Amino acid sequence: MAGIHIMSERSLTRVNFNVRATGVKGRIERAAIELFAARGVDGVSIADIAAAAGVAQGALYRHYRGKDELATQLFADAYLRTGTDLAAICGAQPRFAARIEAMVTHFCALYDRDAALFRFMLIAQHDVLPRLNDAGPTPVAVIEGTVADEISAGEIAAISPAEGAAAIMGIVLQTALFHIYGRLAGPLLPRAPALARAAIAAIAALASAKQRS
Amino acid sequence: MAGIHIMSERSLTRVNFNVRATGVKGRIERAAIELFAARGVDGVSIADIAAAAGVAQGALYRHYRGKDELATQLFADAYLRTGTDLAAICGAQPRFAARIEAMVTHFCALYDRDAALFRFMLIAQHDVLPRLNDAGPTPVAVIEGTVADEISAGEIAAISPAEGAAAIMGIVLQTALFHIYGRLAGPLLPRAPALARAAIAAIAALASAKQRS
Amino acid sequence: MAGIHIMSERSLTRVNFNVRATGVKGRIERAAIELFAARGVDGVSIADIAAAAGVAQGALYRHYRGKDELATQLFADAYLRTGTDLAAICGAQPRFAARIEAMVTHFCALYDRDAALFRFMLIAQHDVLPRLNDAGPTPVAVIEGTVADEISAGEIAAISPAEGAAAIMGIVLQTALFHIYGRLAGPLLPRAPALARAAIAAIAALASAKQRS
Amino acid sequence: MAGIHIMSERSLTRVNFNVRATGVKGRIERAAIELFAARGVDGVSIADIAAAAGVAQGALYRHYRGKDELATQLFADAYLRTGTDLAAICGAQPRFAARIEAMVTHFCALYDRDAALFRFMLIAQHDVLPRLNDAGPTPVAVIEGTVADEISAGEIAAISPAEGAAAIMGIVLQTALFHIYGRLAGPLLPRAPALARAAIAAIAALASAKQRS
DNA sequence: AATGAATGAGTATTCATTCAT
DNA sequence: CATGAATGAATACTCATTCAT
Repeated sequence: MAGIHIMSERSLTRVNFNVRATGVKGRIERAAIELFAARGVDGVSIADIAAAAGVAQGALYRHYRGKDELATQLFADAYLRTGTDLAAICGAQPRFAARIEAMVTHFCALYDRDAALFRFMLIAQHDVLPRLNDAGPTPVAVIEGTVADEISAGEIAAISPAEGAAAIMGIVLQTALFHIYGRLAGPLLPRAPALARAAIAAIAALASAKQRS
Repeated sequence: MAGIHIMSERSLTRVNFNVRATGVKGRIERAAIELFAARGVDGVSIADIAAAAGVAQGALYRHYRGKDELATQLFADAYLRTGTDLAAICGAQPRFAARIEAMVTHFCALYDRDAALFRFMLIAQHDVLPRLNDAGPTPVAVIEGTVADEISAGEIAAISPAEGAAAIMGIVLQTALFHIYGRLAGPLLPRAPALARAAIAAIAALASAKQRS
Repeated sequence: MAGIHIMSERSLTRVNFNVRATGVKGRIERAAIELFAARGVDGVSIADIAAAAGVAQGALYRHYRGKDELATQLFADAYLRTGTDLAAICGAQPRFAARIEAMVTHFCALYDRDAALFRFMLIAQHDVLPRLNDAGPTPVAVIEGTVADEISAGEIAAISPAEGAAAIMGIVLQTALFHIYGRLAGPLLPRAPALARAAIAAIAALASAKQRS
Repeated sequence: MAGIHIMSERSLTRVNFNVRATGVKGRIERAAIELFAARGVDGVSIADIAAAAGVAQGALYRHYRGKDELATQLFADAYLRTGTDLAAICGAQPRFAARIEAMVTHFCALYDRDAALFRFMLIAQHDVLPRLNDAGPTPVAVIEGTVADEISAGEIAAISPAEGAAAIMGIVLQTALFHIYGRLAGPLLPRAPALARAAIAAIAALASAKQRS
């Protein structure tokens, strides 16, 4: 797990979009993420972002072609970075349970580190995902792949990898959502082992159900 | 299960916002739900809705104070109706496993019946939920209550009802989301038993993890 | 003066637009005057008038071609009726001072009787007057004529009748305006003799100034 | 009088809202005043103003929060500036008659200089005055004060300052109104002495009437 | 005569984007 | 590189008017 954590640290830093950014571009990105997370992409104007970043509206266009590209790129960076990280995490773990736990731990750490970014990803996905060119491993693809590997290894019955991935992601993301809405408190990282166990149990139950039918 | 189904049938019909509506208000609501589900509330203009409904823009304002009220009311109706239905379903089932299965079944039937409405609820929740006055039982509250009952009954270890509800809802809603994005095919109703089993297993795993710590 | 009063009574009643109207048309007219006086013609919608009158919007179109005609006709009726009354008053008085006092008294009584109608005339004049076809004696014309008669009679120096009329009307109407804005209290009728004296003195001063130059 | 004139000149220039404005804001203000004066605030659209000013509609919103603020601020600036000027004028004159003449002269000069602005003030007062926060000396207040001073000095009988102010303002403003409507021609400034005499005579008549009663 | 749902043109306002400085 | 005034298209909303009942 230590290895996972170190790796998370490194990549999280890069994904953080300069939480304490000083450059103009960094300040714009940070302001955009905070505002997008709070009010949704459509609920935020360029004027809002510029004001929050303390720059002129025009400065934004030096770095991005427009608001759309800003949101898309911010999302894509964070989303695909997460996918890459998850892929690396999986590669470092030989066994299914450990992989799931490592990935769940990664999500929880990500949330604790930058809840605004996490929330941005959760609420922007519906807008941005359809427009996202497959330019790398998405988190969904990595998790599906992990499930598929386990099935191939014969460890669990042949469920569809997608339904397994849905269960894993659902448990983690809905927990994060409950945290965002104030239904759960405290850091998520301590909850990671329990969430991982729940995810693994859910997968097993799906498989046993499948077998029966 | 038969009882559940009949009840679902009945209430689903009322939640359907007149899939084949003939009146002006019904046509507006149906068009709004379809469009909101497809492009998000902010991505749809009054002109779009009016055109899709085949009415003049002004007609909308006879029935709603504005676009905001339209979206909010549409969401609240569907959301709170779902909460009410889930509460009724729970009341009809004595045991935890049966309750979970009945509720999961209800969600799946809801999705199969009106995927647009379901998707609308999923993507509009971030915008509308914060503004929603507690005017009835929400689905989240009902599911949390069900988990709390089970804990009170001593059947499972004392987890927080919210984390249990998060797992249950996560498994179901993420599965629906995967279906929306084309990662899963076919009706959801046949998947209900497996999803219910997975949810129950996840709860049990959460509880056992809690006990250990 | 008694004659004046009786005459005012009679005509005021007809100008009153049915302060206690029971018919639909009367209720519409009364509501329109009250609202026009309070918020200006442009600040009042057909919906407002219909609601205040307790009738449906469509009912208005049975009696008037539209909002414009309603406002214009209400104004014209009141305005030209006032002109006619003033003309009658002048005809009943042989001398200038008595004529002025009778007319000022008439204005004050009109105001006390129906301040809303008076205010409506004051604020609507800018909108409606330009469109008003000369279909009778206007108050301005009557007062100008009275001044012109006096000049012809050689009682005062040859000022322009218009400047004399402006002074007379200005003193009376601005006093009414001050009452509307709360700067003066109590009925205006008791002020009529003083106002008349002031008007006559002003005319005299204008004439003497003219003579000197 | 020379002093008065110089002062009027100076302040009038500032009240003129850049009759020959070159900046965008100045052009907007000038266009707004001309149009408001001609058709009333409600009769003018933002599109009208922007077209007349030769700028895009959006440009207006950089300088004003909206049409309402534009009208209110334009009115308040001109109205309160007039009040300030009148106060200065009064302070420069020791005697009542001279004060009245100076103020009447100021009004006439104002009208001759910028009839559109004058007309705008006359017709917009009903809309704007109620919303105007007391942020300085209004013309009405200054004139009332002047009358009150005269009464205190024992020069005239104790009339209410408001009724005196009403007579003065009525004579001047109604004369301006008659000019606007084409009933009087030529510049108003030459009429100032006669109007002042009429106003003073009217005040005296009001006072004598009061004494008698 | 009266109703009130529906119309559709008109209006204020917002906001992403451009560009001269 | 950054600024911020200006643009102009898009959008929500209003409201006088019509018309089937």
